Amino acid sequence: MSYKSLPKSFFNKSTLDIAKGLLGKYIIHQTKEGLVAGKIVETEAYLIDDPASHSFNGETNRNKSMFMKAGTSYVYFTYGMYHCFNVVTNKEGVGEAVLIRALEPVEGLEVMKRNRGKKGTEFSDARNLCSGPAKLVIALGITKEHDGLDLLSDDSPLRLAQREKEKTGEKESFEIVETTRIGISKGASLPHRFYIKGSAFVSRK
DNA sequence: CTATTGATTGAT
DNA sequence: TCAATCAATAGG
Repeated sequence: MSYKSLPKSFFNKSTLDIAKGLLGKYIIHQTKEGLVAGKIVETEAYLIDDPASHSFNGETNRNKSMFMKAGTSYVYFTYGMYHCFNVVTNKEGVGEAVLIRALEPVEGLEVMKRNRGKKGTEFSDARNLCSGPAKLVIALGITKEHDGLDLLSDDSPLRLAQREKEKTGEKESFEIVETTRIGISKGASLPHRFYIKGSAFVSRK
């Protein structure tokens, strides 16, 4: 299967549109264990004037990569034990990003299962492998070291891509569900969560 | 300095 | 329903 890094021009639109546009795209991680990849099936947008966004109260050491150029990764530590992965959007200096909430595993399933598996038990259901923001980070082997990376560079071990066939006109079509975000108290009514309708791999319907 | 709150998950 | 477990923040 062939993948092509997303072009810079992909980010030449609003964060909300990028959150929708990322559905159906791929996250590829070249690890020592081999290639691991998944199709994005669920996202959430966090805007600069959004009280639920980490960037709402300005730049800190934790969220500084959110203020970098579009296409940069923002990996943050939360709840004392988990990491979540975001794709930074908007201009440098403007803290907006899209949280990747769920993936459909497509390559390196064995590596993912090993990363996620509790010792002894085997992962029988691929649907639960990447069905949550912290789950997919663990499955793909993403760590704090991947914060602030350029996800558009072919040289990066972690990148955003699309299938080669999309370039030749062939398109996968799906409907997008727009709804409210999960796990927040402020800004809870904003319809900034998006997922592929009918996908069995989203975190929650 | 202490107390509280999370863009979560898995176990009870 | 709740514990695990820590960075950021609000309050003394």
